[in-house]
Amino acid sequence: MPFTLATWNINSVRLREGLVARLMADEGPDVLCLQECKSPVEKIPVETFRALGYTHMVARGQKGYNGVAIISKLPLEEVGARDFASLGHARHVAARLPNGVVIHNCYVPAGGDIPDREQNEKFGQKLDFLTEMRDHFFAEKPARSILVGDLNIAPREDDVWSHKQLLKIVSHTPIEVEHLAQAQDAGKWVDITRQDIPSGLLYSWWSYRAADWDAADKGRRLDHVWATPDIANAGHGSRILRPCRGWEQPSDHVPVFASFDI
DNA sequence: ATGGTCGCATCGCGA
Repeated sequence: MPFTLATWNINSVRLREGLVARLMADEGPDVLCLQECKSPVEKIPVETFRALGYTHMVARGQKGYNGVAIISKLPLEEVGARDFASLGHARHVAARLPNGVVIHNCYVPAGGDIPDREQNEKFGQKLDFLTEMRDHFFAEKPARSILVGDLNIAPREDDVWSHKQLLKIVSHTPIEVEHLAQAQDAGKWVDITRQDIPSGLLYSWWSYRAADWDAADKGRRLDHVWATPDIANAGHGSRILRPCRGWEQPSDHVPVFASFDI
């Protein structure tokens, strides 16, 4: 059962219901994982998605902040949701496809502006979230699994517009990159986007604050698709849909796609 | 070095 999957930090699923519908109609991934839905689950506009063939959803929500949803043309069996770092936030949910593949949809805390847990509690929460992800995937080794989401870290030098200028900027500091690597190693997760596109600059996010995001092109690759080694070789066709950043009233993130021939 | 823009629980906070 080959399938295509996308991950997208939508920054309010209700405000951008039309953009989600456009992506569904234009690209039609079998599974769409959203982060920052900023909505209680019961207020997600599922009827719009259902009309486009997306008849299944597994989600966690809160009013105003966070929120993750797996929306699918294929049946989903809810696997559960974790509260890494015990923040009480809706930042993870997992579901199983009919072929047995488990999809983890994650929204790692952004971590505030100061990369020091003594001065900035949110930075500590980000590191703790990643540590608990590591411990969880070490204790329960994932198999036939995919992990996607806004991980809020751009790990590689070619995942940011300027490695040197971002070394002390939250999302690209060495300590965050190390914490992400440990979470990745614990589950033996393979970075599918970089398996498909091994070199060159790749961004999935551009700040709203740039006067001209396209011309300045000061992007970062914060959104990721990982898979366990037993299915990683089935992954292919990764794409990052940069044009979505230019849509009217866009999210600051764009969708990241991958396909799996399983 | 600073400030810049979004979304919403909207005049403050998180991103």
